[in-house]
Amino acid sequence: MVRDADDTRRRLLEAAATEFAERGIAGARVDRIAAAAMANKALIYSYFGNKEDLFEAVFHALVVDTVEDVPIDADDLPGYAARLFDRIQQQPYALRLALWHSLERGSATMPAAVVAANEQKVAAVAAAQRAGRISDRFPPGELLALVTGLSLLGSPNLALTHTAGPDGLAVRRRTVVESVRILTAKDTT
Amino acid sequence: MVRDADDTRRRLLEAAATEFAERGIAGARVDRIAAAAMANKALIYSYFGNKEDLFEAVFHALVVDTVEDVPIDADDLPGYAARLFDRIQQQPYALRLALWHSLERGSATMPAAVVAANEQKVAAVAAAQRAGRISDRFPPGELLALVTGLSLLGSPNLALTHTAGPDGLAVRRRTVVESVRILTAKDTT
DNA sequence: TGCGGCCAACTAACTAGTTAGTCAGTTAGG
DNA sequence: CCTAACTGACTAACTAGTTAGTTGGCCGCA
Repeated sequence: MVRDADDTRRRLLEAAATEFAERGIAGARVDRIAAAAMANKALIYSYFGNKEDLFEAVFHALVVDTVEDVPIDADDLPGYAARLFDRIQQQPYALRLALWHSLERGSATMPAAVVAANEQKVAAVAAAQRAGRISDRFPPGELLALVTGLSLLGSPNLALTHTAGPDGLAVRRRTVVESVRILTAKDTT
Repeated sequence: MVRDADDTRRRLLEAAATEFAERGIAGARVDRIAAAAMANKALIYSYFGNKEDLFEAVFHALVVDTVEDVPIDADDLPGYAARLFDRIQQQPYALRLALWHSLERGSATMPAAVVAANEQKVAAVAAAQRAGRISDRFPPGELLALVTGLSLLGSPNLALTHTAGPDGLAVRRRTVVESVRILTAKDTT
């Protein structure tokens, strides 16, 4: 058996991501994570501190990466919404972790990186509005919240009216992108 | 000590609603529910079966009531969105329970009453579209999903960009209602 | 009015299994 | 041979669910 602390850490994080995404903090089992990572449970405590710290590490790795990896293009918000929509489909764990986080930890403790990424996006939207390239009907933070919120509508993890039928997802995607287009388009009523 | 089984059931349901809304199924503690209801734990099992059944009872009582108590007015979807928005602010437990439900139980098992209420709302939207009173730019189910989804944007329980400042909530409410107005208005581009 | 007994409502204490976290010791590799 | 990586076995606390037994109120009856 080769010994590689970095690889063990990585396996633990990966196993923890699956476990936490599926069951949340309270529902996750440390023993299950260790078993899935083919590592000893004590290593979790040695590398990450405790269960909650492990969750934070996983949350940071997945959610912060997602937020930072989908850059905004304030001149093409429908395209941004589409990319976010697709990312959520491809990596559903990030949204689930974010939901668990907000339910189990309260909404007060967002990582600084997420806050910073958001502020940068608000600034980008504000700049595009000032330049007259997109609608200034809404304040920039509100417009961003609309786009972000609409992009979540494809996720099966929100208790909303869920998409139906074989091409329900494609329909939903079109709905979201078109909505963003309408809401961000200049003029009209 | 007066004995009133109906009242005991009611107290247990109320305590369970608080506990489940705050901590979810896995995080909820049966002993805590019994203590908060000032009842014996065994009564929970006698009246509701087990912890999961108790959650279902609570979920049904709160979520189904919410869905049924906010009737749709397909001719005034901005008003409907406003009422839903306000309801979620006033009774945040219903949304939290719905989120816990979708995370912990999977999205497959929605109560028949919720599905029925939703179908009725889709039908109402479709009728208003056929009558030409609202935009038919989106399929009726999609339009309803948009309105519902946007109405959730005031909740602090969604990991989204949260409202900021003292009057952030009022701003958000205006954003949501105005968005729905734009998306449901006839013609334009 | 008073009484006895019946039963639903309720309770304290328990069980069996689980769980996060610890620790003394072992092992591989440089 | 030294140290970081790792392990198995442990514990103390917790947890859902059960059970045998108790109690209060109500109803028929005198």
